[in-house]
Amino acid sequence: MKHLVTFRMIDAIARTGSIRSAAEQMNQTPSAVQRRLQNYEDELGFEIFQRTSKGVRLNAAGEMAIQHIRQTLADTERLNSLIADLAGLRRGHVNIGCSQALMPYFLPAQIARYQARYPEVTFNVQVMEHSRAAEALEAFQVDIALVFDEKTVPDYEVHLAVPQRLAAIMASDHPLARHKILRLRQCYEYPVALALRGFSGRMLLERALHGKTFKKPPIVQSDSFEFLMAHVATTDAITFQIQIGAPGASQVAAQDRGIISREIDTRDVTGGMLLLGLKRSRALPVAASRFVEQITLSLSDEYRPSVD
Amino acid sequence: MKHLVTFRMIDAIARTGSIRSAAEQMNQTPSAVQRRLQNYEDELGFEIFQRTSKGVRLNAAGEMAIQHIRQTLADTERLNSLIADLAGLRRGHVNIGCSQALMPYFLPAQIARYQARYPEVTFNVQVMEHSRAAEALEAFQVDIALVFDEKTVPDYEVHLAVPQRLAAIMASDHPLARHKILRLRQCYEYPVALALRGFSGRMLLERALHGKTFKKPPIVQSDSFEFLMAHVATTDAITFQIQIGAPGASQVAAQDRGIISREIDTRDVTGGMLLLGLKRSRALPVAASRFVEQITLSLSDEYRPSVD
DNA sequence: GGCCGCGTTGCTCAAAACGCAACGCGTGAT
DNA sequence: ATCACGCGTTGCGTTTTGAGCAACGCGGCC
Repeated sequence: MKHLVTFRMIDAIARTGSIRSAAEQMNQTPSAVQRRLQNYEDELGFEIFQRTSKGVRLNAAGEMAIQHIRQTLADTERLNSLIADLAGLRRGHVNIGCSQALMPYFLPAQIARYQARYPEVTFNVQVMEHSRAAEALEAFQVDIALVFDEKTVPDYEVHLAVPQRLAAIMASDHPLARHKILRLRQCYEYPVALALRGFSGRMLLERALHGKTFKKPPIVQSDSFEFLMAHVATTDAITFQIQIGAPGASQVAAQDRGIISREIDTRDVTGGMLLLGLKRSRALPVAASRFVEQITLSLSDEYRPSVD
Repeated sequence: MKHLVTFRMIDAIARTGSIRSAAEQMNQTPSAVQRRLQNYEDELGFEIFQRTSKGVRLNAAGEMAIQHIRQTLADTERLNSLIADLAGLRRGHVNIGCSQALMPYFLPAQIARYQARYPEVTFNVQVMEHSRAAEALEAFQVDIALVFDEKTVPDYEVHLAVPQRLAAIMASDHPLARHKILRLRQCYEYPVALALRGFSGRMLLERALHGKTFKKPPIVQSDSFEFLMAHVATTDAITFQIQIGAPGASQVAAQDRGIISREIDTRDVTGGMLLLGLKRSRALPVAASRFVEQITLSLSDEYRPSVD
């Protein structure tokens, strides 16, 4: 469709905040982009962007327009997916915004399983925290959000919420490894390595530690779980992670070089909720819709029984 | 928007069932229309229409595509109305599909009232019965449906349902005119003039007459209420009409040349429901939305108290 | 079998979109 | 204070896209 390139350009302008950068992104000259924008504004009868010295910014009318534009783009994609599906071939693309905890095990496993059936479907997975995911849903940047709940009411549709326990992660030969379930106090007899504030596991932990006397500062902090895992593998330190992101969580229990995970007693940590969020009253493309079905089933089967 | 003319063309093709007639309707040559259609089909990767010897017909993919196309057209109109509203001036257009009973008094009064405030808003009012109205809602041909319920479940969103009594209409000097409320049996002591089957008042009446011994065939039948009114004005015959369509129903009680209406006792006629229907999960343009608000208020204030 | 109306296609020309280069104008660093 | 940089914008020549016209092929229908 011809007008869709105009829409894509305007979307790019809104995202990047300037005409020139949008032009670059679309492999076009600034003048072409500027012309299309101007034409659209003329047809609409209103300026969509406020021109500033360092770029452009959406004005009030623009906020409404960009909503319509993104809606139209998403609807178009959905139509394509519907028709492709009708023709028997399942192709398409799924954009996912999710918490970091799903990256090492859960999502790779789910996507691998899905692509085994439908190799033509491509994925884009981006880690983002709660509020960013809500924005991304609203702006049609992602189709699906997989995040952990905070104590704010989400302004998207919660399609599924599964409880999640906290797990301690330590070296395989760690003294505590012989227990199946650990108390928090036991873990704190060893050095603790923590993710930065803002990570869901850390948040859950801090909620649990509130008022506890054995609370102590972490021996290392990092925004890289990669690093934390490597650290606990070679020391007697312990780190924490949401159940679904801990080694051995998914059926893919591979590549765990020297670390294991043990669940924390629910008396210590009241579990958080893993939320599957969708944009309200948005019709998803076929591929995304089916992927939601798959992980809904997986989460129900696999994790709900483990709640005690 | 440029691509919208393609969409409007395809919509016209789907409605008229042929490329040539769509071209005529859009004041273009068949080849131009055919080209646009072909381009769209190429971009989509699928043929939308099945070519027959006497025109074209939507195929399976086409049904999905036309849905998206009409949705997009409606959304575009809505964006325009939103932006116009933001700029302070309320303009726009409202398409209404409704029962005949609303034509003489209710709708003219409501529209006049609305246009007194917003003269820039134009209206298109079309009489249609229940199932046709449902189709029109679905195909974005009308924004609002105002119809009387039948015993089928409507597949649109019922935004409002107000009970409606039946009224007898007769000459001002008719012997029965001195009563305030009439029994059905009283009316049937005089000749009755009826609308054709399919009109809501007639349906309501037939439901009430079921099994009644005094039932008798109408002395005249017509599809024109204009004619029926004139007939009862000059004879002692009686005709029936839904309350809201009877003279004196709305605040505009004018131009009633020699006829009056009297309500039928609710023991005889269980009232029908006047339904205000909208397309499910469709966002209306501003003008239509505000008009819905107005008549919702009017119907609630004016008619709901009259239920006994 | 001829006729009519349908969708479709080559061709020509007008209109729209594009790329290039240049301009005016703020901001921020020098 | 000045200069340079990056921004949106515009004039112009070129290229691509779209429209109209006429004609063709094809299927029903009298």
